[in-house]
Amino acid sequence: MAQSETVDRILDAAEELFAERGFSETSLRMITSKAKVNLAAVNYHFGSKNALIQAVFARFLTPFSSTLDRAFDDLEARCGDTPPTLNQTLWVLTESAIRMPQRSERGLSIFMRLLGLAYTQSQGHLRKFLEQQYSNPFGRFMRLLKEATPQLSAVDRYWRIQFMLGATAFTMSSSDALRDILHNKLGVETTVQEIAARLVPFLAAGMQASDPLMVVPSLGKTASG
Amino acid sequence: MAQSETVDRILDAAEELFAERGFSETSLRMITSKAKVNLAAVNYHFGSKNALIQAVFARFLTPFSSTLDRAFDDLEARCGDTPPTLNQTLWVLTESAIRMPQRSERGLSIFMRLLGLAYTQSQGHLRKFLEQQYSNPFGRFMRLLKEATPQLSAVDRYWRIQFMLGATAFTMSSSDALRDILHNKLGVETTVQEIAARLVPFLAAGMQASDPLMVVPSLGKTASG
DNA sequence: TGTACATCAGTGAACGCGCGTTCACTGATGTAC
DNA sequence: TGTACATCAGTGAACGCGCGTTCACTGATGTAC
Repeated sequence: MAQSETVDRILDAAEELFAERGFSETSLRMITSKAKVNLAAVNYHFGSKNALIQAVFARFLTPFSSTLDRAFDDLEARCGDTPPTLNQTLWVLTESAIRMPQRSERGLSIFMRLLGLAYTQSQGHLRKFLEQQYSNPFGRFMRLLKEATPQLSAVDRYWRIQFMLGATAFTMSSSDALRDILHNKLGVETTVQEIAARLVPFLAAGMQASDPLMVVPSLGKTASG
Repeated sequence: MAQSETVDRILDAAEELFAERGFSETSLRMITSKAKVNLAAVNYHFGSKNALIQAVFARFLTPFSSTLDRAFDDLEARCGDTPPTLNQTLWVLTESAIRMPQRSERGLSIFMRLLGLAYTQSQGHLRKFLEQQYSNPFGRFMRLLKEATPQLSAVDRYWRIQFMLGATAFTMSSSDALRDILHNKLGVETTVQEIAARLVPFLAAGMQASDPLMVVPSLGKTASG
């Protein structure tokens, strides 16, 4: 029997619509009419809407996590005994994302936007699924970040990593809108690649800022370390 | 006639539920049963669910924008002819948020979370409403940022401001969850004030990073400026 | 080679449910004369 | 002071709608003997 084309059509339509509108704002009827398949086909092939959401993520995250794993292997091999620097680590991650073969021109935007939504929209099942499936490459990235910032305390590092994730997920999840605004304002065209290239130095500088805590004299609350 | 207590009860319940679950995931029935008022009271007092969402934002943003405006007045008066520095500007914003009188202990978290959601969830009507109502203090903040970073090109500044907003909105919108995780991991307690005090130096460093663009040798794409 | 059965992708129509909103109504309070 | 009316906050029940899911069914293809 020929591999079902319906499955791919559903995944393609769902991916685009989820990226555009979010998960709960996208109905199965929108997806199936965009994909030109029968409404019941989603439940037939995937079982439920939640399972479809997970399948959309799995389709791009599984190859990405392999690519990333190999890229980290390369990096550590190149570095020998000294741990990779923060810039190297961030850049390998960014480059792996940029270099992933994309189904369409907008593929990278969609990928980023979906990751941002996964982080942002409270889909409990999705969070659990991603933690189970992709804890390995994520944990490895965290380990590399730790080795690259030995000067930071665990608490400082924790918060700064959250700030990095926030800036990244947020910017990337609205990258289309932000590019449009910039185009209207200053007449400048921007690629997702360029946004990434601007983001990395921003993150690296923030991560390595010398003052982890701002002094709050008027509140008498914290001390600069 | 006594000022309706029902209105406040609805706003209180809606504020908490929106912050917990997002806008479209919170139904009027959840809100009215938490507030212990009749279902129809929301449409009676506010007209629609969207108008209720806007009223929740107006209740805390209107006093906040006055406070912020006065704080910027003070800052500019203190600085005389030289423009305020980046650190001063960021800190005045942060301090204004922290010092706002709160309806509850969790008030500041809720406030932050709602702002994050406003930015993140695609509620067209809300974006329009906020742009109309609060363009003034927002524009003033942007002007101060511009004067504090004369070394940046308009494009560089644009992207870095997005990165800042992203890190802030994102972290603050998940601040409760992130504090819980840190507590479980390292046994450390954290206040929202402390998160803000950590965020400001991170943002200031990123904003002032010397390299606006990362070199991408393998892609031959961009040049460092 | 022919026949009976199994498997599979896909379909059309309906299911029950929760949603935001509406409507006719009540009862208390204020106002005009 | 008494009466008729207007205004207002709030209510209970229902409305129509879109949602995810289910179910009985079709028709094509593969398999066993």
